Amino acid sequence: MLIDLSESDGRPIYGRIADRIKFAIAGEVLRPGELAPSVRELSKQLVVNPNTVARAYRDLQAEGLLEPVRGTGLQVASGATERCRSARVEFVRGRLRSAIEEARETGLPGAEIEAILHEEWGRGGGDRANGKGA
Amino acid sequence: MLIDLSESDGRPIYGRIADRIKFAIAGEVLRPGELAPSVRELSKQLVVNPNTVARAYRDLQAEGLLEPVRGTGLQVASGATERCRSARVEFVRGRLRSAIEEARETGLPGAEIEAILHEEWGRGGGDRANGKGA
Amino acid sequence: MLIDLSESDGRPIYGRIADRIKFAIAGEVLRPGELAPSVRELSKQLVVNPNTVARAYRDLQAEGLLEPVRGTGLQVASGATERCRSARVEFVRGRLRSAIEEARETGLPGAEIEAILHEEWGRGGGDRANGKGA
Amino acid sequence: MLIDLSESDGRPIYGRIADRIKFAIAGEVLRPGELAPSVRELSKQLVVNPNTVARAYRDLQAEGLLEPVRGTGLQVASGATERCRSARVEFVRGRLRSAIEEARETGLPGAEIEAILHEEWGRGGGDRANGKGA
DNA sequence: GTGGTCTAGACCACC
DNA sequence: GTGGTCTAGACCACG
Repeated sequence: MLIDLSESDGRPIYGRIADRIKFAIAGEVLRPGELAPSVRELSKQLVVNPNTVARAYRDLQAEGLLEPVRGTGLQVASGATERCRSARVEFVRGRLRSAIEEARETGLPGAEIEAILHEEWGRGGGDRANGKGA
Repeated sequence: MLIDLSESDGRPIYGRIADRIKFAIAGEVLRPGELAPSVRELSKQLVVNPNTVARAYRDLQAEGLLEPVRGTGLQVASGATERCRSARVEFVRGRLRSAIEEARETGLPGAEIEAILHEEWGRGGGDRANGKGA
Repeated sequence: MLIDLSESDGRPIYGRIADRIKFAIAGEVLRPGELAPSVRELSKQLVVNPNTVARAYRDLQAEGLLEPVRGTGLQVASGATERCRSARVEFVRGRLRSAIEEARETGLPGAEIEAILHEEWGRGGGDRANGKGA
Repeated sequence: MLIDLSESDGRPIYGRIADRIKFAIAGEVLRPGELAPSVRELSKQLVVNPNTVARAYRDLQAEGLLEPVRGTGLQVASGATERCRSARVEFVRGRLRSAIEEARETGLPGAEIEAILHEEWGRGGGDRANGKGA
């Protein structure tokens, strides 16, 4: 479970942590029944206050993706994999859609937007294999 | 000068207003020498606190895109058109880039991301003529 | 908006605060569109840390019962009244059901449980008018 | 001595185990002089950490309901039956009372609470004979 | 003025 | 060891 929190944009830290956990579940880095990294451990790894991690975990519990095992830790709920996968594509779709939408509201001609889109998608190798993730 | 502020995502209102003004300048809806809508008028139209509009205008002045005309209002500065145009493509590029970047960090396979990208670009007519805007 | 937090049983404070707000909405003490008491004000009234109130409010937002009005406060969402009312009867039903269930699992004869039930319901006037609440 | 720990609500496991033992004593499933199930056996049966059972037994000893017999196990103390019986009705009364109290604080009209009370008491046969238990 | 985020640290219950 | 609750206080963004 390696998590990198760089590329902060302004989203709260706890939200980004929660997202990372979701994506880890979607990618089966974390499987149902396994324990999520402990609050203390993860907070140390990320150099973040334990409360911040705890809040992320709390949100994940509220969504039913993690469930507490008393005195032991937080366990990935059964069925979480599928839910995280669909959440993941919705997340991606949402981001791309609103970016495109914003671009259009800008008034910039469609052809130019499309050109930028291709450039940016190309950056870093558009079709670089993204291993097994789904 | 019609502005629609819907689709709030969490960006501050004053920032979105400022953007709209910039895009209007880039699209020559507002030309150098013309007056920007008054704070009162715009705040009424947008159903927003006048302070909020004032702050947007303050930022635009700080960027040198609007300049005060004593006792009259704020006028679009000369040279604003070009600067807003380049700002516009940078804005668009930035949004698209970070959306794509985020999509990749998700772990979703590149092929799937690309598919979504095409779908979303297609929505609403990908190449719909975006009139004169550049 | 008077709230009394006495009768602590072990339930977390923030949860009890959230419940009180819900019941206030159910009883139309707080109506859709109105602002909930501010975090600072309520925390002062309850002699509780502001964060504790904030957490209660956060949970209520997650349930869609309160919604933020930027820079202004938290407003009761439309439709909250009905949702809180049904939540209220479910809350009451749940409590009573599990208390009864527990009583039975105790092995105590039904007749005795029923006797206690009558006694306890009678305490404080079983049918005391509970004003308008529904 | 069959114990079912389902219906966890948040009460600690060790507490629920202790309660079950008490009720078994009250119902004379376990009589003074008899041995309580061994920690190992019970922990295996309940799929619970042995420490958890041990703690329940520790509490029961502290209350004088179980007493150690060297090299043999824990036996039900004399006089435990009566004490468990009164503890049982107090337990039941306490639960019902606080559930009713909470229901009232909800603001739900008394008539509605009473209706729910009758429904829930009816569920499963309000007066089903609860065999010998008292 | 409003809420939101984050930090720091104490204390508790549970296993 | 685990998570959960609560406190205290700083700082920020928004209107």
